[in-house]
Amino acid sequence: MSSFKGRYNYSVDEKGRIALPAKLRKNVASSAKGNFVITRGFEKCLYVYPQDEWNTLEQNVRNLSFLDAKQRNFNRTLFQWAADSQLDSQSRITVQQELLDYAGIKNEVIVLGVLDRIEIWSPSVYDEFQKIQPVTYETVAEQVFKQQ
Amino acid sequence: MSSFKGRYNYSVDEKGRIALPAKLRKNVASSAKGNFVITRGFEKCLYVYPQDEWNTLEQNVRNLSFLDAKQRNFNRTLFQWAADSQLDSQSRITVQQELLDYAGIKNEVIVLGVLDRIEIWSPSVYDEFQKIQPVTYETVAEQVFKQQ
DNA sequence: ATGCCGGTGGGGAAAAGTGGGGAATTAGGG
DNA sequence: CCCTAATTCCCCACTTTTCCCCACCGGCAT
Repeated sequence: MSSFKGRYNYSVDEKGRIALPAKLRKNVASSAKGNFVITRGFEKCLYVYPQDEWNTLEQNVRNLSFLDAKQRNFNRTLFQWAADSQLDSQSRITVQQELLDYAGIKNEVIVLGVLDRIEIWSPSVYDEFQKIQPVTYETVAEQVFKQQ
Repeated sequence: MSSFKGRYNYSVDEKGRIALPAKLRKNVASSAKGNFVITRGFEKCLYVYPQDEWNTLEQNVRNLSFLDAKQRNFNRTLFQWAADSQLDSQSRITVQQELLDYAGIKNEVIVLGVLDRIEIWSPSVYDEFQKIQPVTYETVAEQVFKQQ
């Protein structure tokens, strides 16, 4: 199981390529072999999952009933934004324009390691997002560190 | 086992041919080798299955209860309109006019990868369909990406 | 200083997507 | 039964996109 952490500033070139930080790459399971799945995040950002982590998520929806219209659309909605991606020889992923637009990404990004996934943010979008967060780090930290 | 994903805009030529996106083709089991089954979807769209996934589906259907009216109707829709289809040398499938009409398809289509099947939609029909769907990406993401 | 690693940029070959001509096959009518 | 019309399918051609590979730059460690 992956354990990504850290915050990194990276650039996006004209071909939509973004390098994955070396420190994050070292935490990718060898079984993933440079294969990632990139998709829309819950927030206005992108999620990048190593193949093995994505498979775990996928397993949870494989058994949804094909007979139920709502569940069919659940899968449709989930998978339409996801894209397979392979690292090139320079350890970059290519992100299609559609996804970049969704996250409001232009030339620069913030790359975050968040446990089992990697998040990619537009710097300005990320700043805005942090400002309007009702839950501050303090309140979360309170909860996490209280329990022992 | 297939894991189709992504959303693609493609064109339909005058002969009713639609190319299968390369990224989807890469997920087709080699055992299917260009053999597909295309049929009416339960929504106003078309379902395309690689041969191996279709076989799995048939197997599952055999085990469904005959007593359930919903399932009997399910079988009817799925099987009476199903047609075998092979990719041509340019990786296209030819779709008969009857099926194109059913889905309201003219010159352009949206191709969706949905785990074990591929869906083909008329762009305008798909827009309309999504407008009235209660399932948004947020609700889906909430369920799938929450950490346990 | 120098070699290596990590990040950035770009040119060119290969693949993918699109369109259409024409042969082969099938169907129908005389 | 044959001829013709329509449809299918095989192949060729053109354009766009992708991706593979090479090159450079800067910092860190040897």
